[in-house]
Amino acid sequence: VRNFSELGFHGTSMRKLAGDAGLTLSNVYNYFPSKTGILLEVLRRSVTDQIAITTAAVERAGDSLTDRLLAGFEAFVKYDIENIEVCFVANSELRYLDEQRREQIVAVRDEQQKLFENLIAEGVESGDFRTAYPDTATIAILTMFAGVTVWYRPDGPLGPDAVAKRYGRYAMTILVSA
Amino acid sequence: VRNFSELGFHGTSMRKLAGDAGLTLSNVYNYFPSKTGILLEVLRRSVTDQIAITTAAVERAGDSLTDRLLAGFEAFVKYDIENIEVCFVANSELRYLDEQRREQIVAVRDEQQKLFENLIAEGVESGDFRTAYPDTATIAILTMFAGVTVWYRPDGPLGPDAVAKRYGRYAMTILVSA
Amino acid sequence: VRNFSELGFHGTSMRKLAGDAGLTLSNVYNYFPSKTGILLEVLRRSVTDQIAITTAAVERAGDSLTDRLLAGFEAFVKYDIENIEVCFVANSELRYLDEQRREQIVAVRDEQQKLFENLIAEGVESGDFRTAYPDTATIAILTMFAGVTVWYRPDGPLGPDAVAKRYGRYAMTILVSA
Amino acid sequence: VRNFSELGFHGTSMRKLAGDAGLTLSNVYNYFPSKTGILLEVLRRSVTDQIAITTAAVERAGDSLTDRLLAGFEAFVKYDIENIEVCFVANSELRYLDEQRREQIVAVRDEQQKLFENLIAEGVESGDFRTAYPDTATIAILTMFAGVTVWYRPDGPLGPDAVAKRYGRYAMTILVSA
DNA sequence: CATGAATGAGAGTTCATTCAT
DNA sequence: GATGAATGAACTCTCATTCAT
Repeated sequence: VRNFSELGFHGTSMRKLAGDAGLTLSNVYNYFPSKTGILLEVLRRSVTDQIAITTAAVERAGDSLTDRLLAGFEAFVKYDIENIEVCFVANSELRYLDEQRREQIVAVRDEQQKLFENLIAEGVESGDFRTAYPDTATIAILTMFAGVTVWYRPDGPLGPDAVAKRYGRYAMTILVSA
Repeated sequence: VRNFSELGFHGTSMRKLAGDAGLTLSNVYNYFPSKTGILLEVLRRSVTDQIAITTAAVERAGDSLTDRLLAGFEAFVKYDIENIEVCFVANSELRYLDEQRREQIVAVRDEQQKLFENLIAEGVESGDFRTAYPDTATIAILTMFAGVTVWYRPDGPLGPDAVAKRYGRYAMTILVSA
Repeated sequence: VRNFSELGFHGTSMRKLAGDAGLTLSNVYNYFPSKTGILLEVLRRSVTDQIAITTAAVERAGDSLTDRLLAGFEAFVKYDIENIEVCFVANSELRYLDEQRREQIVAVRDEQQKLFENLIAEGVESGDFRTAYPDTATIAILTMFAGVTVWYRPDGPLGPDAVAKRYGRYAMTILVSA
Repeated sequence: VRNFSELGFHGTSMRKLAGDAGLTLSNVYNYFPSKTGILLEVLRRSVTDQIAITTAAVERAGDSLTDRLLAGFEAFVKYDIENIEVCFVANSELRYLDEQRREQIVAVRDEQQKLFENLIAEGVESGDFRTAYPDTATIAILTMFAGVTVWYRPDGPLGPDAVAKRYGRYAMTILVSA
């Protein structure tokens, strides 16, 4: 993960990756079928974990729509930060999977997005939210969230929770009044 | 640019790049010193163009702080969309420049960010904006903007102006009330 | 070695070198880190072998200073002839090693030269030798020896021992009376 | 010449060579037909100059055979030193000329060698020299002379004349008594 | 006499992957 | 589960040379 994150998928060599993991080059192939296979595995885990955690947070939250959505937002952002390397890779290297494998991941992502879209749609219908263009707002919010993996530094002044809270607020503000 | 955008810097070969440009491989080296040199040139142009356009938009706008900032936001997003490939590359491949060259680009980027930061700081002081954490808000907004290069498709329903307008509104909302 | 000797270091391609060795090009890199690395290995072996053999010859010789030095000279020249290709390369291609690696070799060479210098200095002091300028004589002798790798042909009329004997005599003559 | 001397023929690129000479790459081809052509020209000049100078020195010297040979030796060595770069190239890069061109140079060299061989033969016949193997002695002497281009440094303690004198003495000693 | 653009071949090196053991 | 040897394709880049102007 670290290699993919720092060097990119194509910039990472199996030799270096193996060496960093304390394995022989050839031995890696006893665990993964190919370089792409490693990337797939990395992405699959992160993406399924994130959706599980986000969904759980939503369900754990109270009945209020706002509370549920906010809980989802915060959990999502928090996951991005606490797994920053893997999430950065998930965002930036997904496109290097071949189509077949990519779609496996995209399907899960779409599900994740659907979770938020549904809650937002509900809120729009109920009048809780006043966004003029829910679709644009959703995607703007989600890419804003993803952006956290680009700038966040663990040794910075803010912890995962603080950032998650602020980001959740930004997202809600957009939904409520833009 | 297209090659870098679709295949990534490391996934792009000089041979393919040359072929797509209608040049011989070796002839490319009469115009660029290296593969990295090409990337540098691409990023330099896009980054200086964008800052020029954004600055011009701010200056062209009225006296009101809100108008100026909004004009800057919209110009920024519009540039991202109208030069989506180059801006996508600028966001995703910057890290593959060696440190020396990367800093050339980062310096310009920082300047760009400073432009917005200053206006926002002004607004916070004047009371126009009520963001609790201007720094976090700024970076959230800018990465949200950058995210447009990831999802926007030219053959989609929205034109550059429409998206820019919505995104500008999202950003202002955050600044005003979050 | 043959390639370096006939074509020179820069005139030798890894492809040809690999082919002549019955190896795949890429497989060569499983045994040597680089082209320069091969040259280094070649030079290192020859230079350490030669110093070992020369030193051994000196030690095996009788007590007389003249005998010891002569034995060293003859062993040195004989090694040059019996390993003519490798010694020719050692003389002519050493300069194509990068400074760091070159100094590894030069250090051994200097040691070799020191062996002779010390014996000569002893002889000068004892009055056995009457060279006016021992330093110049030493270097003249050593480069004369090295020159053998340029003209000697294995299919010529003289064997290694014959040449070594003559060369040893030339060297001693210089030391004794010039 | 400097390029060939420092980098070797194959290590020298026409681009660098042209640049160092203050010429455009393509313009070099208005003066020389090819890279090899440059080397040929360099070698031709040095080799004919040296033979001319050596021959002149021999003729200028007195009637005594010893004087004539010594004068030739000294002139030869002096030329090597005063044109050290070109002579070093002549010694080390000759073999990179194609056979046809190489023979042009070798022919002149042989002539040069013949000059010395004849004088030595004369001396052997007259009893002035007592070398047992004139041929070996000649070649040993000539390669000893050539060796000067390897170790001599212009900023060292000895001038061309001093070295030439010593080397002449070494050579005569060999001829007289070895 | 001088130039810049162009080219095909080839340089050294690294790649992901395979395979017998 | 682990290894070292091996491979063919591909990599970026440089080469000497040519050519029209």
